[in-house]
Amino acid sequence: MLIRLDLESNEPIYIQLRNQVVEGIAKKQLHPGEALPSVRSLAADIGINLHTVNKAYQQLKQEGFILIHRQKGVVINPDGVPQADEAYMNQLKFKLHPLISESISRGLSEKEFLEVCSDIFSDFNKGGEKYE
Amino acid sequence: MLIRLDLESNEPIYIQLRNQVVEGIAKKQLHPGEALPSVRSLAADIGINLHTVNKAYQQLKQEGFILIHRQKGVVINPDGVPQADEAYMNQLKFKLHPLISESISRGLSEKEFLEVCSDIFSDFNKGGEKYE
Amino acid sequence: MLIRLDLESNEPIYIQLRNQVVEGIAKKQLHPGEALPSVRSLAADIGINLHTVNKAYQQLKQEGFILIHRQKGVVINPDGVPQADEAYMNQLKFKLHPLISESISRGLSEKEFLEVCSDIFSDFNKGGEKYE
Amino acid sequence: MLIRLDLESNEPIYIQLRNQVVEGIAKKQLHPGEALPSVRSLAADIGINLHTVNKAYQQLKQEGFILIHRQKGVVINPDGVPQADEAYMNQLKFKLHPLISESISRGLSEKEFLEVCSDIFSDFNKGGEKYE
DNA sequence: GTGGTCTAGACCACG
DNA sequence: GTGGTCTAGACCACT
Repeated sequence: MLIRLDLESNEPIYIQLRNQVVEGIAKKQLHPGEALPSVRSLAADIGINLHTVNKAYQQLKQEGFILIHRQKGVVINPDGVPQADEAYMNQLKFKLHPLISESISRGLSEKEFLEVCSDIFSDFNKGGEKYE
Repeated sequence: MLIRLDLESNEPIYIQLRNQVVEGIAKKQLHPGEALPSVRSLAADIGINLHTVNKAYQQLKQEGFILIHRQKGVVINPDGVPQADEAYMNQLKFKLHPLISESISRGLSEKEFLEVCSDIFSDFNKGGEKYE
Repeated sequence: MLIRLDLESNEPIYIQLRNQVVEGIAKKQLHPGEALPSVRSLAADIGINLHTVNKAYQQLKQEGFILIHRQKGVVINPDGVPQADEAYMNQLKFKLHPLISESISRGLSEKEFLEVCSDIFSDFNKGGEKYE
Repeated sequence: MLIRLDLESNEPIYIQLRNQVVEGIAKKQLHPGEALPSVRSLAADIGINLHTVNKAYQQLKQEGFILIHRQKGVVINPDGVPQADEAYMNQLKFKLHPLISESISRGLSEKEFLEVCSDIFSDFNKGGEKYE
């Protein structure tokens, strides 16, 4: 899977990396049980420090997306990703709130906003990046 | 207008403050031309550092939400808030992308996601918190 | 509060440190809302690296024992420590199991084992180290 | 005897294996003088590395639970397991201490804690798993 | 070769 | 001055 990072972004690298893995799962480029690169090799590949990769992996582990075997390395959780629960829904609303609030203040209608969301969903369903 | 801050959040206080002002505009609790408290008085009111309030105001000014006159004080932009342009739409998509990607990976359907958004829009339209 | 670490132990330093804080809470030497030393000062005090202290603090935060304010520093969770739930009880049993299994195989009776536990409880109730 | 290993646990496999043997002794599924599988066959049976089984056996030997004869193979110590001595009692207290300290901080009473222990003892006395 | 731990030192955002 | 992030390099346990 291709990993895209913006080293100049305010977004911490380990967060970007974490998001890329989640995105890979969402796009079905990464499947339950599938192995991920080792901390060291991924760090070397994308030219960042292994601790940064490790931090991303630790967070993904803590969130239930991946398992880390001490020796065998890292795999996507074979039992599938933890499904959205109430805690996640609250977190999601909390993150959406300021985005929607600013959109309204800038004159975007609900319809327009939902279309933007739908467009993004389409990107995932089409699996446009499946063959990278 | 009531300002709600969570001093224990990871979200920087100046960002929370900025978001609260934007939310006030979205809820029509703050109108174009309306005066905002001075940096000093607001800082005293909510018990935070002067610099923090200033940083929030500077960002709001830079984004075109407010005007800061050295003498006359701070007012909501009388010409109205800058409408969503292409740059904003891109930024919006950029912020929505990881939220949607995680939602998909957690098994949320597009329909469910859009409903969450609609629910949040409803909160704004009802103006439920207008009189706080 | 006095922190005792064995730098030669197999037990990782950050785990020992985490345990010492939990012990401080159990002994009521640390109270809800009370401030803990900053990462840097504690690291300097006990002569270890600040990242090691940080790792302990991060785990304590994740477990709900402490709050970490970006600027104000670290405090014991003012709302009190999260109470034992089912997950904790299972974890506790899981950790006790091998201890009890070995004790039985070494000929310790249940009564003797429970006495050992009671003795340790007494140490806490007497608050023997309250004035360190 | 059934060996249960969690290859995805943080607990090293050789420790888990060692604990399972001790548990077998505690449950009287393994008796003094009884033969254990050879390193090779056990490793093959449970599908783990030779070295790992060997490490577990070496530790059990060092602790006095088993004897390893180069030719005759591996047997549970015919003289019985070494009984709890002062060193063991200290080690036990040392391991119980953080468990009890966390339990107290989470609001568990001494009575509740001792009941958890008793429950685990019951599992052994009933020998519920003797025939697996 | 894998992840886990620890150290050392640097820069940044925040208040 | 606080924690957050990132880098670099080292040693260890496990398999």
